[in-house]
Amino acid sequence: MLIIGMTQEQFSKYSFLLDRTARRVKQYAQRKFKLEDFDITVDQWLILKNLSENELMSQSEMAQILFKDQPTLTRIIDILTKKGYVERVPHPNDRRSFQLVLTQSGAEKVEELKPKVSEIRQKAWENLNEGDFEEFKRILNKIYDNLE
Amino acid sequence: MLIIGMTQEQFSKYSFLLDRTARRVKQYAQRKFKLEDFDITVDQWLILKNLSENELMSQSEMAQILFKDQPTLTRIIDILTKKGYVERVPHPNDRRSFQLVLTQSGAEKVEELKPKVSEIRQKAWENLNEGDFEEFKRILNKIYDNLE
DNA sequence: CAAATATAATTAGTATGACAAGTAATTTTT
DNA sequence: AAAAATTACTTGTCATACTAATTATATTTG
Repeated sequence: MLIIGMTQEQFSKYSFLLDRTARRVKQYAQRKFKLEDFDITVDQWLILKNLSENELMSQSEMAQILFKDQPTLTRIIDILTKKGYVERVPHPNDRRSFQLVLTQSGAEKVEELKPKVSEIRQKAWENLNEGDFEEFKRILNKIYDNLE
Repeated sequence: MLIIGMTQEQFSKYSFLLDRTARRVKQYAQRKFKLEDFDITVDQWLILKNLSENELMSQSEMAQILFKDQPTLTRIIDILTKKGYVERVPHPNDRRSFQLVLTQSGAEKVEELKPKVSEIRQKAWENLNEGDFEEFKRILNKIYDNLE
């Protein structure tokens, strides 16, 4: 479908801006994480937070929820396990699978970081309003759905 | 600044959607690149295209334009050099620096791929209009500027 | 001008992302 | 129930991102 009044050239820019902004958002948060000695990465945080809301998830369920692939999940879980925040518990009915649980230390980490992460995330939305947020979500989701 | 009527929790979702969409956009293009045997990655393409529009750029200039860091640039240029699409020419006045130029083969590659890439990029915008595009750019750029 | 500082590029290390292939276990098919 | 297909997870490889440190060269300062 051709978009009237817009050359393909201008049009291709969205991917550049999208990539650039996504990288900066992650980089900004990661620097804060480091500065405040959170001891985890942004992606590791996502997993911890999701686990705190929904324990006993398998790795593949977690991968689905986070839209990450399984090898990536495996490796992040490896790291979180080494750091002592997560444990792999054998699944009672399926010996291929693990259930992920937060350790005590992991649960404490989540409680400690939750408000701090929210605060970091908020910075991006200065001078933008709720309508912008809705528009942004709508367009992002539309793009996402358009690509398979 | 607090956004009225929106909990921090909902609000934090933007980073997730942004990351997810950016990854899918890149992945979608990369699969097409592979399927059609383009022989380069999406990021390598960005550099070739920019070089075709502006030769004799140094690596640090290219890094600035693409908002990538220097080590990343160095490595991508290494790969493009091995593939024979780009050459490092010593800078006439500054022996620390190189000027990047497209080889004949690189220039041909750009001409060959330019329309194909535009077509691939367009897919994301089905059922979205020019107004959406402007909104999207505005919000992305605002977020970008908000984070330093 | 010499010393201090800054810049361009590289190298090294770690994390993530994508893809392919492999293993073990489970489910489906016949 | 045995064979075939599927699923869960892992391993390996390559590319990119970010950080820190290094080297060589330029620029600035005292």
